[in-house]
Amino acid sequence: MTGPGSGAPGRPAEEPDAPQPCTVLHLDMDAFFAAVEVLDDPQLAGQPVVVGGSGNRGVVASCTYEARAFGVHSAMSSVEARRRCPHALFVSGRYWRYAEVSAQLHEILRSYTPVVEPIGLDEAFLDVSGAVRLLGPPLHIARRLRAQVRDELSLDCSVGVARTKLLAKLASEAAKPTAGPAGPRPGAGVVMVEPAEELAFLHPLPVRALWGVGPATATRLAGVGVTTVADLAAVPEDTLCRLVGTAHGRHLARLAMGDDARPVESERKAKSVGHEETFASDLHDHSALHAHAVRMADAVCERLREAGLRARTVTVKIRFGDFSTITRSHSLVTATASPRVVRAVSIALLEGVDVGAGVRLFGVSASAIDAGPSAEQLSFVVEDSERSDRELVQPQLRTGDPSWDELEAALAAVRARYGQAAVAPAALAGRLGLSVKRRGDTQWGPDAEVTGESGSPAPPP
DNA sequence: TCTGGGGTCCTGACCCTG
DNA sequence: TCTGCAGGGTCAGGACCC
Repeated sequence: MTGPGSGAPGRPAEEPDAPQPCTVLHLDMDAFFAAVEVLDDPQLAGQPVVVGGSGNRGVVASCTYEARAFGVHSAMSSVEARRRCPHALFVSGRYWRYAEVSAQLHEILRSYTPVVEPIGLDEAFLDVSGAVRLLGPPLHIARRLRAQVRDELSLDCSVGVARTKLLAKLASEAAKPTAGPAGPRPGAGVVMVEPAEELAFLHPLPVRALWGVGPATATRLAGVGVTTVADLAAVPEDTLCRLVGTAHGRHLARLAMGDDARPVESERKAKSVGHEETFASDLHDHSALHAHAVRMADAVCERLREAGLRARTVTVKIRFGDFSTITRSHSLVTATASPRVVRAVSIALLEGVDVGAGVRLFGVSASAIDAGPSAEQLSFVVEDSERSDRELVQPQLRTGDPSWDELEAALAAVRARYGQAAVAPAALAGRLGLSVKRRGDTQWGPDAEVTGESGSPAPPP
């Protein structure tokens, strides 16, 4: 393993007889959302800052290392974070701002190589095999990249360099700062795992470090005495498959040996688009949920249209007060991006569910995504399944009226010109100030003192 | 102290068809 | 005509990721 502090030079990654060069970089911003808040408000520097939903149902999205020293971490409930660090400064997340900085970051990354695979807003894999001749060995590229991100964005990041995505990701984690009771400690910044050292680096790690091992799999593995990657590597593959399923078992067996053939993919197509929201208090009647179904369906269709996509399957997700969660879905004969159709299907699916117990979260998503020209216009065959579409949505949907398509196109044009709030469905009128949902609204749960709707600070006009 | 939002992938049950 | 089987599609749910 090679870090900046080790003094060891980067191994020439392009030796002709090397098994496979270390050309995969994983860049991970350090405490990204919290760091952006500190950047925009320097008075927060050196303070325990927590970004996330401030309400009782909120979670921590990110926090500074000063807050981590008190045991606060992302995905922790805001209530617990406040208990562990009562003097922490809570900041509502600004999704639009993080997206803005993320765009600048990705511009820097693409100036090194076109093969960049974004993972969320603050992480990315890079394949620099094509940049080595021009920019030097991968370790050198990693150091230069980190310095440029700091110079241009005034933000810190950690970079891992390795032969595979798994090892590069684990290396970037090893390069990160840490926070203990004594306070934050800087990390190495850049760590490279050389091929000869892969298993020595990988095997002592807890099995939970592997991508694909979450709480459920870790518990199952612990049941047979597997707690480290080395333990996992010693388990026969068929035993693993019986334990966690065939596909997952095979995948884990390979990862445990450092074998990860997944390439860095710069172009990944969306397979589903959805919106969901946790309410500040549970909703018990269909009429209130209908309004949310309308705004979620509209938001989903807006995003489908922006991306030039259509979807065939509509799914509603309902989480009850006791946290039990159900989904109900319906596949249409033809793909659509029509808000009127997605609304109608969402409401019809919702109607089939008894919500008397109280609904904590509601969401609408669209999948089985299709790009290209309108599938609706291409379809002329009337089948049983098409009749089932009509039976499901007929009560909500006035079909066969071409003026609806014109109306929807006009509404989209008005929103594009004057903003999302310029026009909204009548179903939302007078409903607690509801508007069409935008991505990033209530991203980390409802904020405190908000009765049910969007709490995320709005972007500038 | 109750546990967000936006995704992907996998599995199993069930139904239909050949 | 009935039965068994395989394959594909749909639906629901679980697990995982950031």
